[in-house]
Amino acid sequence: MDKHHDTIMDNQNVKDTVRQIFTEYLNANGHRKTPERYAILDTIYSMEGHFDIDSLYSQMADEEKFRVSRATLYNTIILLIQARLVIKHQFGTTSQYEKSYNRDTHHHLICTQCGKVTECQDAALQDAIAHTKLKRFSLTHYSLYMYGLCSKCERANKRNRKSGQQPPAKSRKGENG
Amino acid sequence: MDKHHDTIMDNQNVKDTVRQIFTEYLNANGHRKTPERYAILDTIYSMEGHFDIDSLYSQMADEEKFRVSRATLYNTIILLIQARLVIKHQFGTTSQYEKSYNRDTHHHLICTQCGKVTECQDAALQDAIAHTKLKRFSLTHYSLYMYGLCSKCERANKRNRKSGQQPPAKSRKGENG
DNA sequence: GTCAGTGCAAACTTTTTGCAACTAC
DNA sequence: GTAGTTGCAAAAAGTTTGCACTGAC
Repeated sequence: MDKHHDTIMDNQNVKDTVRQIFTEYLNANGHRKTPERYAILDTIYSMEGHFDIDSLYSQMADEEKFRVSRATLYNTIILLIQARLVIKHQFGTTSQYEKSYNRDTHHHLICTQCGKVTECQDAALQDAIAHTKLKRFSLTHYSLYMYGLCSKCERANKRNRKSGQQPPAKSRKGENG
Repeated sequence: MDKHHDTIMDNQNVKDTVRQIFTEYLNANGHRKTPERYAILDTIYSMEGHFDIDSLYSQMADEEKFRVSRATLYNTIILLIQARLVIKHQFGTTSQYEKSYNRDTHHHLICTQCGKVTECQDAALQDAIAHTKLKRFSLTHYSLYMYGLCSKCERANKRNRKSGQQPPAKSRKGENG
């Protein structure tokens, strides 16, 4: 295993491994190993950051990979979540997903004004969360969403306040604020 | 201000205060002070825990309070969020809300099997999050969702594993995981 | 009196479901 | 061969929008 940047395994290695994990999961649960399922897994592990069903759909429709229906995407994503290969988020109205195998734990900074989502790492924080003692609950994973203003929006607001204008309109997505 | 249980102000005091905060917010932003808006605020601050638009709608339709349309609920909730009197969550597909004024900070334990949401307090954890240094971001609030199995589901699973059965079907809502 | 706010219903978006055709096993 | 999967299209669920009416200012 060679190490470059913050990636522990290289990309192909990860893809092979998750394929194997998925196969084991499918076997263990009596599901069929269809080409659609592997194509979806592969596409997801080729994508960076967050994605929603629609972008996954177009990604698969556009590329050399074969096309699958939205229904199949929804079905397969559920399996992948259960196999712990994908994490689901709900930043706004649309469900967002991201690959979870071999990824560093990270938190999400969500700008309540423009909706931009940034990832953030903090070892101390991760430790604090992982070591929190929970009564009557066995933790498998968690999501920390931190809301506020990104530097860009904050600067824009300061400018506008000086000139007495209203802040810009809010974006539709990710406005949990 | 008298203090009992974990409530700092008594209920009527809180309601009066948030009413005042809302009034100031409406004035400051050139919005009208309609009876609907105050009725919604009042109902929300009479409810415990989380609620969605639908339960708020029936709550207002059923009770002595006057009825408001769903459209108005959606509109008003946005104002209340901006006034920092309500927090929005997205556990599952439906948006969940909760009053935020004078409430202790708390985290959410979400059972990935039955969808049950429990609140949880942990001062050390709150501190760790609040004191995390964020680059280029000014934090206003955060949500920590912890996924796993509630003790009930975990016990049920153990029983079923012994007898070789499948775990029960998952609930529709709150299945991020 | 005016225009922001309301109620209603229609539109829209995202996700789920029913069913016929297909295919992994 | 058969039951799990897929694709499609229709339905459902949640939220937003257009418009005529109302009422806060």
